Amino acid sequence: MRPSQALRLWQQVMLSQVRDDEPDLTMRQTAILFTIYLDPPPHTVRGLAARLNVTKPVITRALDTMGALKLVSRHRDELDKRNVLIRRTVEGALFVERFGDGIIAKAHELPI
Amino acid sequence: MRPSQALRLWQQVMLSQVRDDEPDLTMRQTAILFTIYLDPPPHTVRGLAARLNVTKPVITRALDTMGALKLVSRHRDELDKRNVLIRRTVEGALFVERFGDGIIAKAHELPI
DNA sequence: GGAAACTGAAACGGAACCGAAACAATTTGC
DNA sequence: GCAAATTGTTTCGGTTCCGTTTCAGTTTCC
Repeated sequence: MRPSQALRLWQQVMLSQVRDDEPDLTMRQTAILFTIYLDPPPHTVRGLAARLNVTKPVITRALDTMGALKLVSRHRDELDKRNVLIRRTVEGALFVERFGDGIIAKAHELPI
Repeated sequence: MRPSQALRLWQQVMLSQVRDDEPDLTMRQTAILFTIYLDPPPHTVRGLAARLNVTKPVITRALDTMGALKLVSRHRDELDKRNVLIRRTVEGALFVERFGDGIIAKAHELPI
């Protein structure tokens, strides 16, 4: 794949995200969501903040938003009750899966 | 490319965007920027709004923001002075080009 | 026990964004 | 010439996000 094709693919996926009437996730929210679903658990607020190089409140608020959308869920760590473990949800897994399928679909539509 | 690889690639590119300390573009701003640089000109506020299925003020505000970042520039259409023509800039072209190169670089780092 | 360290969340003020509506400037149609 | 239509911008009230700071709960280390 060449850069120009990659850019065209990126544009198409971005456009499909913007066009649909669901509220757009921010770049940070998307990065957090994908990290939760692609990197091996367990995921904590602190760990995500370090991975993304952002402050902890950024993670907390993004989890608030995505939790309301049922894309992730939070649970206290029973072994160390200071920790919050972020878990995947069925809805979130579906969202991410559809996103992946969307990328592939757009890739197939690309001009040569 | 399979969906899982596409998702991993998307995550890596998102992470690199979030990690660097430059201010993140929103999903909409990115879609607008890429459309300006990938679709053939001329580009107008109205045309971009229709292409992205958003209202005109969304375009105006995104152009304000990206104009301040020198990623795009605006000029009155001399033939029909109601129109504003959006033009590419050197900085914007570099930004988009680097973005494309970044995708390719991340793609090469992907696990098999 | 009790101080210190750590974790995630809440509070705060400021900035950016949103949709809808109102607006000024320009062109079109009669 | 002048009303109607078109274009991009601004304004309005409301929402969301931001970084910093502060806080409550928990664990660790003497």
